[in-house]
Amino acid sequence: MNQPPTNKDGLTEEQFLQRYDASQFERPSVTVDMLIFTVAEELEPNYRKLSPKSLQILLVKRADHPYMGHWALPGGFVSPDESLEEAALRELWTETNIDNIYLEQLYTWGEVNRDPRTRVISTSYMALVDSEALEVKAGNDAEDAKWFRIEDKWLRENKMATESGTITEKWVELRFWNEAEELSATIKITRTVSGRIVREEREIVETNQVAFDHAKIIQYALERLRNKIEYTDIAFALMPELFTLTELQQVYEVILGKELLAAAFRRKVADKVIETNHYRKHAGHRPSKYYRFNPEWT
Amino acid sequence: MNQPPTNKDGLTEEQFLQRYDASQFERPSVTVDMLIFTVAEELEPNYRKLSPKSLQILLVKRADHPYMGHWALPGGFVSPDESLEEAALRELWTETNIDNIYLEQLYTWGEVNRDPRTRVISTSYMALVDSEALEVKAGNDAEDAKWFRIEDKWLRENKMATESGTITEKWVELRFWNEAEELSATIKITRTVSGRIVREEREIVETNQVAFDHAKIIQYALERLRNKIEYTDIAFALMPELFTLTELQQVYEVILGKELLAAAFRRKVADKVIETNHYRKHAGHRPSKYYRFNPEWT
DNA sequence: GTAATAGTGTCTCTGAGACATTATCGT
DNA sequence: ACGATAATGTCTCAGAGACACTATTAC
Repeated sequence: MNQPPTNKDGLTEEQFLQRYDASQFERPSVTVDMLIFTVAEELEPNYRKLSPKSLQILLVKRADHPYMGHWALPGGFVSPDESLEEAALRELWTETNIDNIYLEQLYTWGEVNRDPRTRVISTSYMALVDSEALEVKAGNDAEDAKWFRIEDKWLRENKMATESGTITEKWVELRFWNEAEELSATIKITRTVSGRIVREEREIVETNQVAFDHAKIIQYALERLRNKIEYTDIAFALMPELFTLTELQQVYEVILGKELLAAAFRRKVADKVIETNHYRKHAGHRPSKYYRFNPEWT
Repeated sequence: MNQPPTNKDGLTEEQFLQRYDASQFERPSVTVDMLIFTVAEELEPNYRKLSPKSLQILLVKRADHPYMGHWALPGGFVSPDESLEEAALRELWTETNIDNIYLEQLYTWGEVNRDPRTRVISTSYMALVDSEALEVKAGNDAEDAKWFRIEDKWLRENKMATESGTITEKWVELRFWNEAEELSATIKITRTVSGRIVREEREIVETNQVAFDHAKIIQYALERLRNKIEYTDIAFALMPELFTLTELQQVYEVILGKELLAAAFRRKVADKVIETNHYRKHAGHRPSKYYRFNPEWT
């Protein structure tokens, strides 16, 4: 006869699981925070000029304590019957009425006193929304959700020697604004090189109408977005189905925060896109060809 | 007089926090899992030849249900008064008696049924340990922790068309072994390209003596390690204080799973290292210069 | 014609891959 | 002398930056 194996208490796996008491350990709350980015066109009165673009992020105004009246990342508690990613998709849907979008897990924030209510561990997800789908939103006026233009600014840097390496502190200012509001925050990024080990840490120095530690999360996301746009194809998640190469280049430029040379840029993306026969016309200058993403691109 | 703002229930922030009942929502358990890697030398009887190296990972044998007798990643519950990173450092210390090491958050795994006991959300951290510090370990024989050589093998790939893109499935086999044990697992990685959106998913097809979904986590870590070694300096975290360029190259080779050309490799790392005046001698061939990491390298 | 953007051609510089060549030990 | 690894030199090729140049439209 084949007996199932038992543990030190003489229990089989089935018995063990039946008696398992999950409430014996104190447990934290778990939430997801959504970083929903898009690139939108600004108004340009001169019909012959191109409209400049801006990077935008969706924030919601907090209706209750804590940080009442401040702006926060959309998000909420993870319920027991959904995975983290399902919770993120649910939040995305209720905030923007958009699904089937680029979604990527960013980081999990686990400091003890992030939230004054109770211990909250929060996993942040970055979503990229294309500028045309953006119009779709507007259904959820129950909550006060608004798009903010976002920009960061290098403030200053400070490098010190230690016994075994160096410490570099960098201050970065974030600004968020739209027609009605203007928020800001200052983040200090500390990079410690000690022997062969490099460690990086972020700290909020000052935060102006931005709730919790969310400014820190946004700064981190911005950095990740900048890195990833260089070596992956996430930029296309911000584009509509058809786009011109100049529009694509504008998206790169607004994320990287610097101008690119058209010739080199076109060479770089050449085999990631497919030419179409359509042109953007009536613009007062040479019409530009529309392209689409090339999914075959390895 | 300046009254503090109150919410819709007429409560100030202080009153709100006093009455906040954290137990109103059902909460998951949160754990950290540690992926502790090192690169160790294999035995080479011929004194004139270089010893080959192998990538190794630390696993612990489970003493209780579930997965009793299987091997798992070291880790444990996050207690209410410690941050995620503190929990990771604590686990690292109790498993290896090593601190001040490269530590990086990898990913948070949030599937609903990862653990048969209860809902468990787990944040995995990758730690890189240098091969000399490795000797330090051996204190913690309470638990059965062992180093395993690790290798992965590409098995097969399957690409299909869908209405809006493609699905690529890739099967990878992981093998873990040491003098006493041999474990294995097969992971299926599904890459879905749909429009401009690319998504990637991992699934365990088969797992042989590897507990929970840990084979999937390890496969993910291996991929991340391979990527990061190309564009960051994490390789140095695996090196002792002084090393030869050939040793450094061996570490790259064993992680990338391919041979590199010495000339190009030396050029690439040239400004990340500092020459010393010491040589490795008595090796039956031209002595090699020792180098150290250059922390000034930007 | 003019203002504006679209798109191409080409030079240079840099860095990686390939491979050959020289250097230096211990026995 | 031999076997082994250490270290450098150099050719080629691919890709990025720089910049000049041509093309095409709406008014």
